Amino acid sequence: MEETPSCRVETALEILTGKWKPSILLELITHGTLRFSELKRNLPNITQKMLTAQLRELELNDIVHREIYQVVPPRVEYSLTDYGKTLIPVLNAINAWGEKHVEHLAQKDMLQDTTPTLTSSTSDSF
Amino acid sequence: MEETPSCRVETALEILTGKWKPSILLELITHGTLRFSELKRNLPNITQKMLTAQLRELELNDIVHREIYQVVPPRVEYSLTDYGKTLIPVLNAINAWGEKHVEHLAQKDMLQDTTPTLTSSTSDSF
DNA sequence: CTTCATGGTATCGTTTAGGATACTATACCA
DNA sequence: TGGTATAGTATCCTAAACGATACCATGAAG
Repeated sequence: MEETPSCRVETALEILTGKWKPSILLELITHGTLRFSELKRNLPNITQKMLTAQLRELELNDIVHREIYQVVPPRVEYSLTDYGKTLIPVLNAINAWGEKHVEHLAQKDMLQDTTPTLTSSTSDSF
Repeated sequence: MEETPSCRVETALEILTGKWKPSILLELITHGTLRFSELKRNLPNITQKMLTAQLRELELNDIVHREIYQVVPPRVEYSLTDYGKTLIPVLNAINAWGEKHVEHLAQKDMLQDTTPTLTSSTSDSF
């Protein structure tokens, strides 16, 4: 028996969370289409197992499209679906807040300890 | 040694994720100020340990304010900080996408299986 | 006949998140 | 003297996420 969620924030966060999903999405947003091996190369610390698993989850949620070419050695390409692209503005909003948050914490810390801080400039993309 | 994150999406998601954080934030957004015991009452399945832990994390990130009254029995009130309130539009964006996602998956499923679906109406709040 | 590249799966171990339960301090009230 | 309420801690345990490593199928190139 599942609980009725009080809102859909959890629903959306389920899709975004996972140690590698934001990075994978960022790759696909900035590069458009990538082979499995290209994704793996660009995400140096991910294991094959995790990459496969996270891509499968994103595929299940209709966020990414998986295109298989019947050749040897295999060629499999991943890209955002049109629906997946509706996530981009949401990710931008999250990213923008994240940038502000880094600044905010830096300012707060400056008031009470000696850790040197850098000011980062906000931008609209990530 | 930590990795340099490719963007600030992870930074922001760290604050929002955790099994109870969205619910806690929703409570504080809709009720303003709540005592520990009121939060616990409104979140029927949370354990005291988890409620304390999540509130502490939110407090560390300057999202919630903890006000202690030196009385017996103790009275501790939680509320969003002004800075914490800057999360509200972000949460609204996430929630709105989540609502669309529920609809989207329902439509996708209708095309291929027999599970009955409900149409949910989108709204601006959560 | 062997080697290579690709895109995986299978199995196992570790690490982290979360949960159950018991315990605490304090002062008031009966 | 003992019970009550509040806001916690402390301890232990389970389950889920994540990681390391080994294995697999295919067909072309050498």
